[in-house]
Amino acid sequence: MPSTAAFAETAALMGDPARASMLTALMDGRALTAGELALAAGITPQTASGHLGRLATAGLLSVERQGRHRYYRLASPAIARMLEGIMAVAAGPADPPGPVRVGPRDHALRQARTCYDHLAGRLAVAMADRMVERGQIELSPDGGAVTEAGARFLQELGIGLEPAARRRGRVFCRPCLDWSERRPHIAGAVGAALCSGCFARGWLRRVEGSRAVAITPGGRLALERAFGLELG
Amino acid sequence: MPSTAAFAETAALMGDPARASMLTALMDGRALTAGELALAAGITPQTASGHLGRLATAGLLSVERQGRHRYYRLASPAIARMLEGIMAVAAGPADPPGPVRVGPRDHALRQARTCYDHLAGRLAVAMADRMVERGQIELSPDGGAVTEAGARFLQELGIGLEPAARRRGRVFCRPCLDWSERRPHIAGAVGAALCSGCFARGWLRRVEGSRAVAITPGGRLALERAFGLELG
DNA sequence: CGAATGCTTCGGCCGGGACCGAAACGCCGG
DNA sequence: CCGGCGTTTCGGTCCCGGCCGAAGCATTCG
Repeated sequence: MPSTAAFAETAALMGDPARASMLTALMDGRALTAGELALAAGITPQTASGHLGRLATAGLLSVERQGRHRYYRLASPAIARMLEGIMAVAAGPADPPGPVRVGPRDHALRQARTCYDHLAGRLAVAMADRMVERGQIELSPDGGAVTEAGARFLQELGIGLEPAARRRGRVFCRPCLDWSERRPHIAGAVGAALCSGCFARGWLRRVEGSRAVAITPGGRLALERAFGLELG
Repeated sequence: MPSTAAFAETAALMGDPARASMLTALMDGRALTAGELALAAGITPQTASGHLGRLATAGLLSVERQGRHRYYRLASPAIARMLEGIMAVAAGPADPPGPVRVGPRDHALRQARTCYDHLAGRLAVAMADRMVERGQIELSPDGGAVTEAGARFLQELGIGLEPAARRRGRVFCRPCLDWSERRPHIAGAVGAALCSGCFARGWLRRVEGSRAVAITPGGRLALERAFGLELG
């Protein structure tokens, strides 16, 4: 067995509120400095340093020195998937017992954000829905795949899927449960390609100091046109 | 957000060694009594009772009273997927720094066992490999699916996939990283159907007091024939 | 009906670890 | 070369939570 000890150690590492805050703050896939993470967790820098050191030696985070800053990021997609899995459970099966109090910042987050290497929020769920409706992708709780029509669609958009994914058989994608919408959006290689494509075309840009992403004016037109959406 | 507090609480719940032992003991999908779980965790019944109560109220476990016993099981497939995710990380990317000491019991576990609702171990990985070779399923890190040939194969075996899975488009399956083989085996609805099918036909049976499953003499012949395996 | 079994509740002990203040270390700017 | 800033290390305090012994309920059996 992976010695239940290792399991417990990993889980305990995520079980501290301060460390949990840092990890979820990193779930958008960016690299943040130790100071930013301390702020996000609401603790002093020296305490944060200790936590970050432990997370890094455990292999959950990777460090990158740049000048006098130290940038931390999730060490691998496997880490992100693990965090996703916990969030799906922690959100609870019947979370919405009424419209939760949401501030304006929360509103932006629910509209569109990144989830490690792909998109999430209302926008991402709507994109997934439309692609399913149009027969461009198929989604099920167990997995999903791009259809021929979907492959053409992505090619027209200029969103290339790396040949490694296309080599053997069909291009699979992974459903990822959106915590704000409680419905699946597109993750995996396809989700990552869609996300980076939207940024590369200037359709989306990151909001300073937040995990949210904003839809640019041009991006709004392009997304509405490409995906047949009506973005409020 | 699912308030990082909920995230931390869930993770902390799994982060205690005793609770981690109980959860991994339940990963084979069976329901165990409080006493059995106490034994598995190496703690006294009264301590275990406290832990189990907390896990149940948190929604990770479900309880079922039966006479003077109390049977605990994982509350949902989502819980199992979450645990899988942590195990994949906790096992580490470079776990095999040499052939680990394995006892005879460990050997049986590595040969064949259940992983919540599907099969794992050398047997399950070999089955997945052969089905991929034969073009019966396609697998990638992001997902997988049953091909037409695979659907025929399963039908010939008499392993029916519930119509719900077949209704819309293709039947997807989910790859699950095997902790002993470090390679994927088949999970999801397809994996669950394969597993229950093997038990129903008497090809496999559970080993008393262990998560391992044994291949029956008849099952060995049937599996070798159906999947083209050579079971040592 | 009383004894044995499985499980839970209560009370008290004790250790691990999270936290911060103070101070040292590297890096950049003037 | 020296002062500011981001980060880490050290030391000490304090509290949360896991653990068990003893006792209390429920259920089954003799």
